[in-house]
This record gives sequence, C-alpha cells and structure tokens, in this order.
Amino acid sequence: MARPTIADIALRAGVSKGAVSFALNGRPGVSEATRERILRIAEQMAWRPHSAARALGASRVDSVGMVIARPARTLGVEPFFAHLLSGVQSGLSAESISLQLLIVEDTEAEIEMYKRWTSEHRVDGVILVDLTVRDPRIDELKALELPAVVIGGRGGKGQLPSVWADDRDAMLTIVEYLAALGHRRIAHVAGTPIFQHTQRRIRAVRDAAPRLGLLDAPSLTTDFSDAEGAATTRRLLAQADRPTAIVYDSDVMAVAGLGVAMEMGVSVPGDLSIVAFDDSILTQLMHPALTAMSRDTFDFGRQAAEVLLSVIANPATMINRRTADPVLTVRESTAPPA
Amino acid sequence: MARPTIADIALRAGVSKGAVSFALNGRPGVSEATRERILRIAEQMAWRPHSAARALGASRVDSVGMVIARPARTLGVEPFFAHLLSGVQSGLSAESISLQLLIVEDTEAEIEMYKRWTSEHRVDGVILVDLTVRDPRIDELKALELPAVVIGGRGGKGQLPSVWADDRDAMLTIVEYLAALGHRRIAHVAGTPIFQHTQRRIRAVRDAAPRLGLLDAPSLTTDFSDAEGAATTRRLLAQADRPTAIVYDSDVMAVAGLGVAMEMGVSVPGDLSIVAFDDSILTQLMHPALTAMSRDTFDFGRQAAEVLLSVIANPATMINRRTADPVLTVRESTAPPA
DNA sequence: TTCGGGAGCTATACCGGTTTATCAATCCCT
DNA sequence: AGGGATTGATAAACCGGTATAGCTCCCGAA
Repeated sequence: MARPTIADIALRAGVSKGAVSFALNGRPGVSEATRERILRIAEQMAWRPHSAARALGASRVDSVGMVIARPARTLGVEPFFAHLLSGVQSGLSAESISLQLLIVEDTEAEIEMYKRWTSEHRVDGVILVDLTVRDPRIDELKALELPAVVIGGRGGKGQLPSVWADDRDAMLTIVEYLAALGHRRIAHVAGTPIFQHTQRRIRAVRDAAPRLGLLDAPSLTTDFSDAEGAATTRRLLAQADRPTAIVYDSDVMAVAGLGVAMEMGVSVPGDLSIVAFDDSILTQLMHPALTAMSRDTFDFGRQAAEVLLSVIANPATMINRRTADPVLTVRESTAPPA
Repeated sequence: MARPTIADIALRAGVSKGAVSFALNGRPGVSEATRERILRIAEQMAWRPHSAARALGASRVDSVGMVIARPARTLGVEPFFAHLLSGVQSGLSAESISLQLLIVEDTEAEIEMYKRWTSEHRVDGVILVDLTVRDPRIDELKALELPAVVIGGRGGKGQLPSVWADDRDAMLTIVEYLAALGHRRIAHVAGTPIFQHTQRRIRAVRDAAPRLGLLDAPSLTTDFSDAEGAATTRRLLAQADRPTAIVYDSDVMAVAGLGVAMEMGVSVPGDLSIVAFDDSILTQLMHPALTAMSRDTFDFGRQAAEVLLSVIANPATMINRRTADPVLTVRESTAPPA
C-alpha cells in the first residue's frame, strides 16, 4: 500500500481515526497503552502526515517564506545570503518547517508575493531582509496580518519583531581602531542610503569623528556595486590630502577599492589602510588579505527563524533581539599611516 | 469578509460550488455567460485558491523542491547558485509554481529530504545539482517516483531527464585557445573527481593534449576550495619546467591561484596565463582581470524549470536538453608565453 | 443507591477545493 | 412525434487530516 493514511492505521489498530490523530499528536484522549500501539503501527507503516491535509484542517502550513528583492546579478557574490539562508534553515528544521525562497527584482514584486502567499495560505510567516528607511513592506505586512520578522533593522515603535546586530557599535570599533593606529583622515565608502543599516553606519562615523580628533571623515554613498566602489575610491585617492584609511560597507567594494589602489600605485597597507564591513572568503583571497568586520551570519539567520516561530505561535509577541556583536578580524590591509 | 471561498462565490452568483470550480479552472460544464459572471464575481471578491485545499483534492501542490548538499561555507562565494536559482524561479513563476529551497550538509540528508517531501506531498518534483559519478540519488528518486530533472549531468540510459551544457566542448575551446597562443605546458587544476563534470573536463584535456602537441597537460584534482587551489598552484609553479598556463575549474580557485602567482613573483600574464572555468564578478574584480569561460547560468536554471514542469505534467517524458554553449571571455590574464 | 464526573473512545462535522454521478432541458435525427 | 445524444447545471462524495459533541464505562463521594 502506498502512502498510508491515518484511516489505514486506524483500521489496523482497530480504533477510530480520531484516536489515531490524538495519539500521533500527543494530545490527551487515548490511554498510554493505546497510544503506544498506534505509534508502533504508524512507525511500521512508515506513515507521514499529508502536509496539505494538515494545513487544511488546522490552519498552519508549516512553511515560512523569504523574499529577496535584488537583481540576481548583485546577489550571490556575497556569501551573506547563503550563510543567512542556511542559518534560517537550521532554525526551522528543528521544528521541521520548510522554507520558500524567492528572488525578485524589486520591492513591488516582493509585496505582491506577500499578498499572494497570504491569500493562498502558502506560508505561516515571512522573514524580511534589507530594511529601508520608511520601508513600505512593514505597513503592508501589518495589513495582511502576516507574522514577520525583520533581519537587520532594529524595530522602533509600531514596528515588526526583529533580529539585529549593532551596526553602530561595529562601525565605532572600526573607526576607533583606525584612529588608534594613528589615522586622522578616514573615508567611508558607504552603501545606498535607503538602507537603514547604511544610515546607522554613516551616523556612527559622523558622531565619532570629532571625539577621535579626525581631520576629515566623509561618508560617500554608492549603490553597493563594485563599479561605484571603484569609482569612489579613485576619486578619494586623487584628492590632494587623500585619506590614509578607507572603510568599505561591503567586501565586494573593498576588493574593488584595493584594485584601484594597486592600479594607482598606492600601496596597501603602506600608504592606505583598508577595512571591509563584512567578511567573506573574498577578503581572505586578496593580497594583502583584508581586515574585515565579521558577523556570525549563520547564527543571525538561526535566531531570525527562532523569533519568527515564536511570533507565529503567538502573533502578539514583540521581540527585538540583538545578536552577538560583530568582531573585527585584523589582517594585512591595515597599518599605521606612513 | 476575509478570504472568500468558492462557496461564497457560488452563493453570490446563485450557482453551485461545482459550477464555480468549473468556471475558475476553464473546464467545460458551464455556459460562457455563467463562466464570465462567475469570473467577474471572483475577481471582485479578490478570490485566491487555498493552496492546501487544492493540493488535497487534486494531487499536485504547485511547488517544486531543490536541495543543495554543500557545506554552507563553500556556498555563496560562487554566484553560480544565485543565478541558477533566479533562473529556476523565472521558469517556474510563469506557471506560478513555488520553489522550496534547502541547504543541507551531505547527500544522505538530501535523500532523506526527498523521502520526506514525497511522503508529505510537499513538492511535485525536484531539481538535482552537482551530479556525481554513480550518483545514489538517481535510484532513490526513481524508487520514490518523484519527478526530477538533473542539472549539469548528461543523462545516459536509465537516467533522469536533464539539462546540461557541453563541458567537454568548453574545455576544448579553452585548451585550443591556449595552444593557439603558443602554450605547450598547460596545467589543469580540477575539482573533485566525484563530480561528473569534473571527469568530463579532465578527459577533454587528456584527449586534446596529443592533438595540440602539448608537452604536458596534467589535471590535478582538488576539493574546489581556495586553499587547495592555492596549494596546487604553489606546487605547479615550484616545478622545474612549470606550466606557462593554468586552467582552473572554478573562479574561486583561479583567484586563489592568481594570488599565489603574485606571491611567488610569477607575473600574470607575462610568465603565466590563467583561465577560470566559470565566470563571475570575482574574475572581473581582479588585477589582471581573469579570462574566463562564461555560461548563461540564469538560462540554465530557467530551462531546468521548464523541463521539470513538462516531466511533472507527463512523468514518462525523457528530455535531455543541451543548453547554449559556454563562451570564452578573454580578459587580461592570458597572453602568449614568454 | 444514586449521582457526578472524568477517562477513553467513537462518530461526525469540517477545512476548501475537485470530481463524479445524476438530472432536467434542449436539440437533432429519422 | 418519439427516442437518443448533448448541454448546463446540481448534489454529493472525496482528499487526509483536525476538532468536537457525545457516548459508555467505571470510580468515588454523598
């Protein structure tokens, strides 16, 4: 017999469907002896719940969704998402909840997907990434009453539950480290200002500058691409009093920046120190290997999954969990200024 | 009213549930006039099918699965998967089929997942990647009668439907190009020999060597990691008659190899030409930028999705589709030997 | 002795669709 | 005009679970 149902088990155990359901779900209504007998038979027949049937009766589908709204081209270079994903999965697999992943072009398509998922009952909740300033997704999700957790954005009032790392603190660590080495001209090649984390990093640099006696600490925004990272670096290094250290908001831009420095005959770390805000194999492959801020992205994802599950269980909960702080991994690309 | 059901629509249209179902699915049984009326009402009420209910009645869940069995660490560096994924999705979204993605540690866990998906009716079919020699997954999937399509492995007899690119031809193109430049000592830093595509590439090099008058054309296997790529390169360059060109089976290894060359004072492309078998932003970020074999990975995924859908529709079909041939993108890392 | 109540189980409704058997009305053909 | 086929629709079964009302014992307290 292919794919036994609880009716088959009931028949074989000589009890009713209901009794089998009780036994399999560990709820009261059957004696311990009967429960064990049923469980043994179910095991023997290799029974597995039919996910659709369960989803129809109860109203959970044991599945959560995650939409990434980025052009595929810019995705995947950074190990960030891969690590995040496996972290999320490890958090979910404990409860054997499955993950639906979607890569779309823009936020509009992303929101459209949330609507569809909700109306078709395909997911119990979603995980949001790349939180922007005044993110339109937040209101939409609240309207849909779809449980959600935000990764990377600290939830303010009226926000969604979140899991976040302290970007501000991390950036301060970098800048203080560079200042301690003796750098006074530090530039920051930032990402897109629409992202909240970009804003927080820019603000951190600006706030720290006077305290550390920095002469100049400009934050220059880019679109996170290697091209703009390179172009910005070129501009910075062509200045009369060029910076002696540059902090990049991503590893890809840092690598592109390193390339520009080499091309312009600026030695790293001799004439220029480079720090990447985000670590990956990329930074380690370079010569010199790049000093970088590393986060435990896997754990990040795992925690997001945990929080989401508790939000699904109880939609009223509001959790804003702060994860382990990122640590600065010092490699060969930083040194005292000449 | 939240989430209207077909019963609501039936009530409003003054017809039976059955009639509504017929109308919504474009099957005969209702008149054109009634059908239009029902469709208009459904539209008005913003009706969407409840995926679980549909999956229970009919026996398809409009969802396909993809399991990637690799340690998360090695994943994500290569844009390969990200591009493949979005390609698969673009192929699926046309039919609004969703994708379940799973990253697991090993093949055993992967097979376990297929069993679970099958018994729980969570997916209609799966996409396989990283085909190995005598891959155990093939037999398992056949036993489960789960529709599947293999990416990257040409299906022999008794195999599964597949979508593949011509690795052999691509490798020949690279070797011939290097030979035409004048190289006679070409080394091949290959991946793991358990992968079928690795085998095909190794064989291609071996077969082409005598025809092209190569003095030496060793293929050295690695685990695809940057570490082994670097170590192997170091060994090759330390030899008495070291190769004048090295072909790497992945972009990451090629980058690592470039690092070793620089470190050992071997100039690229002056003393050594480097070719990466797989293109990405990584190769373009380097100085010199790496000559690489580029494939249309997005299209690869899209076609896999297409093939899978037709296999699901008709499980008897056996398609072995060959995708567009990869092309060699020549950049700055290749030149005639000194 | 009677009654209340809980434990253990059954029967059945239900979730939201799809599918099939059935039926009335109409049309066609001879 | 009568009989068979076709069209347009309905009612009901069904998919595989979950939830609930209700039934039967059996035990203990009044």
